[in-house]
Amino acid sequence: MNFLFLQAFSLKIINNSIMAEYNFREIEKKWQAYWEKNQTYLAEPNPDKPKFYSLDMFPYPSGAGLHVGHPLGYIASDIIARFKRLKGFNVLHPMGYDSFGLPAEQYAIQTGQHPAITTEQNITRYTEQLKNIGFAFDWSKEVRTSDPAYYKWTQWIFMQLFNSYYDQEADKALSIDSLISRFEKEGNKNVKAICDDETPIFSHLDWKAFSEKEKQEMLLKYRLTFLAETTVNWCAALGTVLSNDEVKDGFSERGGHPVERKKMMQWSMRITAYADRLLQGLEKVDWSEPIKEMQRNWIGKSIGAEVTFEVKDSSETIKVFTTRVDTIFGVTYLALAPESDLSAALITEDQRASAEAYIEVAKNRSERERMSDVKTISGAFTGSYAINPFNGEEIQIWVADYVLAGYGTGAVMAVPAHDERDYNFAKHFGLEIRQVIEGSMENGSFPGKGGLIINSGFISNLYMKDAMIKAIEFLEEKGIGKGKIQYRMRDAIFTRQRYWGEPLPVYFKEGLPYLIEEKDLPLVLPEVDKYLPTEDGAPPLGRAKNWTYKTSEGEFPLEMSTMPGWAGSSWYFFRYMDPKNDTEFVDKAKADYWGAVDLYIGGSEHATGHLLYSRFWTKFLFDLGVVSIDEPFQKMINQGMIQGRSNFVYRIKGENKFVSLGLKDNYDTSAMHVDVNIVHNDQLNLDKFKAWRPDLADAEFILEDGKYHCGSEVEKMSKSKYNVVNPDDIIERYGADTLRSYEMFLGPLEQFKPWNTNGIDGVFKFLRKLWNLYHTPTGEFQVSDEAPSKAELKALHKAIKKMEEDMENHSFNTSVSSFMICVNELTALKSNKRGILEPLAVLVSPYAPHIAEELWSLLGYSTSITEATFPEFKEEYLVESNFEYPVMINGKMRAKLNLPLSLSVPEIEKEAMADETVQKWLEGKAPKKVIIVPGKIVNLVI
RNA sequence: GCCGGGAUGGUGGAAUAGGUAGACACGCAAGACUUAAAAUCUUGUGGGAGCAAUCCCGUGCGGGUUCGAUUCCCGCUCCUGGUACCA
Repeated sequence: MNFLFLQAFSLKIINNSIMAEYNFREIEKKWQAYWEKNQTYLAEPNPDKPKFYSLDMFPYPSGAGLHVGHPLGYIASDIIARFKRLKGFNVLHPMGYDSFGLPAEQYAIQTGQHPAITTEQNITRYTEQLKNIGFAFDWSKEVRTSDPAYYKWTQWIFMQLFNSYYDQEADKALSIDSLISRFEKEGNKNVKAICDDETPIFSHLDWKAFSEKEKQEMLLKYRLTFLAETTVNWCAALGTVLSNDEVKDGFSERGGHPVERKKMMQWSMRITAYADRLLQGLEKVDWSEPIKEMQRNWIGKSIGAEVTFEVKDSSETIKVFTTRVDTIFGVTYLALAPESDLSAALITEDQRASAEAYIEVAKNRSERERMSDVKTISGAFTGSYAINPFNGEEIQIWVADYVLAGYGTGAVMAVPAHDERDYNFAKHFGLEIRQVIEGSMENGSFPGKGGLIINSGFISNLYMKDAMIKAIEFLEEKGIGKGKIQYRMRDAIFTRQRYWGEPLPVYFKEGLPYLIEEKDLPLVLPEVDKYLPTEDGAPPLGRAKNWTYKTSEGEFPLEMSTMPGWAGSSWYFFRYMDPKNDTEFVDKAKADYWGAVDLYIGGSEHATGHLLYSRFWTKFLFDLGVVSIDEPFQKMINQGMIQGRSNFVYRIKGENKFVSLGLKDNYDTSAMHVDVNIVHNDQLNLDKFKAWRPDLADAEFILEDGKYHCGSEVEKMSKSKYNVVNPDDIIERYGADTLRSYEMFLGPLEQFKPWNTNGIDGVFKFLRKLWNLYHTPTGEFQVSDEAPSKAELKALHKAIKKMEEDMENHSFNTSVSSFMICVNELTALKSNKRGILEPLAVLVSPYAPHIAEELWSLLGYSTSITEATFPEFKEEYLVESNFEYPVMINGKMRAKLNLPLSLSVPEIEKEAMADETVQKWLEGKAPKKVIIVPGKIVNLVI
């Protein structure tokens, strides 16, 4: 009875204290509703204000829902968006969904449920989760790439690409119609345009004589999107194309079916036409140097020469690309890619058996495998010989899998003396190694970029650059080659043999592609009975009824492939500006107002994919004149991935007994993943553990100091490892403001880091302390109108200064620290002055918007804190008259001296020499050297 | 393989025009309050030696430059992102 009474009594106290304390649940719900009702974050063009476009990489809405890793970047961009708004900017901060993709399709294959339905469900869940975090998103701008109203314009952009070619004289994309009129007038002889390598020269008369089919075939060689044969990983058993990731040692990862490299007609995007502009554009944008470097390397511009080798006793010729034509007298063999048609053609009868067997094995190895495996050297002699045009020598032609078909011409001239891979190959097969650059061959091959050319006929005794110029002159004179710029980057394959993607607005007439009419957009994804390829290997759209296009000439089959995931994500940042426009992909005036994205935050894993494609499409849209910017993302930050942190319990083998981490070595145990959500600070909650799974209900424990300590490990966040942390759970326990601040407090945004909640209590305590500054110990709101003291102003302005610097450098973690310091100092000062607490609320509002809104309204404001102005930093409050000089002796700190900052160097030296500790170290001698940096340090060398 | 990134106390991290290594926070320990626990508050906390003053060691490893290096240079090790059909 006594006990019951006590419990009732303490409950009452708790209730009272809840009334008084920081009630984040109520506050957050209240302000989220307020923002939604008042459309606080609605952004429309306003010529009176400077604009700021803060963008996140939109998520793919997966079935697993949002985990704590997703919001990391969103929180950072939200903080910047809110900060910029306080600084007077008109801020566009939208969110949407990249909702086409493979996981939804895979799920549809397994369950038969339409991907649109699961995608819709996932989006609903994502939106709910995002709203709980209190982002300043303008939800009226939401886009979804799988929405026909959206992909209508993805298809429209595809059509513009089909109707364009890249003119090298204008250095931009031009309409294909203007190319046709040039062909009609003068043929293609003087047309300088990016086109297929094998494009023949024709006159205007030839053009007129071409059939409709021939004309279309010719134009396809120029269009910016075109059909071409490309090599893919084909899995016949699954009836589908696989990515390199899905292929392991020649077999599909899923099912273990054999995979072959197969040539297939696919749509491609002529991104290589933009290679140089993509390279130059990097100079204009404010991105981190490593990301730029990755793009530069991806584009991989190399300057060199193309050389044609004749084949002995054959009409075939072999074109090679080399960056080192100066070493051409050192060529001792040619090497061809296994999948090259030439390889097969050049095999002689006596080499047939061995060479063909080699090709069969080699060409089915994935490119990734072939590139990473440098230890196994393999190849086969074709039996044929090529003739070096520089010296007439006969050299062997080999097939080697270190040569990739996709780069250059798929053939290399091998110079073993000056290239490592060629050297290893020649050594292995006993081929000649001929040195043509002065230097020592002691350590094998050497590139010899600075050395003198030797043993090289007419280019001997020259240095690299001059030798190259002379060699290229020779090639061009003889018509057997030319100087050439080669890019490592390949044209981007644009079709996928999948269901859940945008249909291509293309139909086929006599085997040639034609665009459907613009008025028929969007070409809506048809219904199918199954999301699998057809029995005869056609893509899933082959299952659709009436997948045809009707014109006045009849009914024609539509393209059955769909677009890749990157299609919709390559232009979504424009659509946010004007998401409901159904006459244009974006209104030009709106696009001009918002311009480029001012800050783009997303993972560095997109460095070469999405970011390159988006830049490509933006440049193309710029060429069309429909937008005025040619670089979409002015500034970018790449946030690091949040990794999972798994917890383990240790079960004694054969028993239902678990041993705490420190004692596990005394028993024969096996580690078992345990749900991280029932572990706090690496301590297992025993009751929750027993309730976790039925088989654990009667589990027993061997504890340390009455506690069960869990082991931990950093792994990828995944369901099967029970280390997925859902932001909803964190919000339920601590609130969104704590989640937001904690994610930032965790470490530098760019850094990869494992998620753990071990420090979250500290951030929660900080918010409660902040709240308490505005309240009496009994929980009544109370601020004083007294003028703030010097110490209070100093505490505040230190934080203002730090916040401003941190926003500039994107050091979000240190801002939280500086807020903590500020609140700790103000708490110690028992400060409750309005002159401090008002600016403080504004200061923290980008990080913790809900509590800031609540405090702001308690302070008497009837408008949102987002309407406030960021407090102005005043240096005068931080000015110090003294500095505590560290005195270092031989590089080690030995003493401290508090001296006025006004002292000159000799005066500081005098003070330092007079110091007792310094005297002790000097032992009466004079220092050898004295270094004094005013305001920083005193260093004596003895 | 190639192209990027990273490594600092028991833990997350702070500090780079080269100038006091370990801010802030977690954890831990001791104390206060409490019948008790939780919560809260106070103090301490890189490692080692010492009663202490103090000294030695210390930013992944091995070298170098410098009065002074977490920071710059050279050579490694390990972890990690991308590598073209995951998004």
